[in-house]
Amino acid sequence: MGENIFVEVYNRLLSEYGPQGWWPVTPEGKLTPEYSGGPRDRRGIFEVAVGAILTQNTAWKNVSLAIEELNRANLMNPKRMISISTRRLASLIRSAGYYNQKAKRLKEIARFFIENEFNATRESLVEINGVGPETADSIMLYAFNELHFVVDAYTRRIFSRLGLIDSKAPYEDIKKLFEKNLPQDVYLYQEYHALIVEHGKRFCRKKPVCVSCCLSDICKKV
DNA sequence: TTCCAGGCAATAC
DNA sequence: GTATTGCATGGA
Repeated sequence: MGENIFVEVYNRLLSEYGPQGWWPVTPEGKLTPEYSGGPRDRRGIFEVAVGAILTQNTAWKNVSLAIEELNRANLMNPKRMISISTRRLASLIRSAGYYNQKAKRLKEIARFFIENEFNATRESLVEINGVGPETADSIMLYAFNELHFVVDAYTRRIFSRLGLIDSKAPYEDIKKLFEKNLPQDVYLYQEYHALIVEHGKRFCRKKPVCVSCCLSDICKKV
């Protein structure tokens, strides 16, 4: 255990939950997103971006239902998506909540992919209305397999309770702290964020379940 | 019934 | 520059 604490937490979560296989995308011929990694074709890239928009402050279960509707309507494609009315798009993604906002945001990112022929940088993504730092990092990490650590509400909660960060620190500060303390490994970044989400859901909830938490012995519980 | 979930932009201090 | 507020569904 000459490792630093960020690597130590990763190893514990990985042995607790196993590989997560993020980001879930819909396999060819199916309608529902599934967890299994691998290279992304254009459809996969677009679906990661769509999911990243839809899951903003929203449970994945509800997002998955919305993605099913989009698949059923054969709309998991930027050109077809911009061709329908924002009202119809909103009604299809209703289950994901904030559907009026998100329908506009989906069209914005669809237009982006068309104009840029599926090329993206983190900087170009955050210029899109509706794409903030977390959504951009999720797309870069899980759609393009580039080295960007994703910081979300669970990351802030878990690591501030561990006593390793200030939960109110700026996004970029927290992101850089992780990137400075972890191996430069895309697979590790992908699994680590997914494991953080899993741990946040199961144990480090708003009301934490500290009994039987695999990090309990190194947690300051603040 | 109330609370919460894989944020973001607009607005107010 | 930092804090607050609106956006909305479905499940626990």
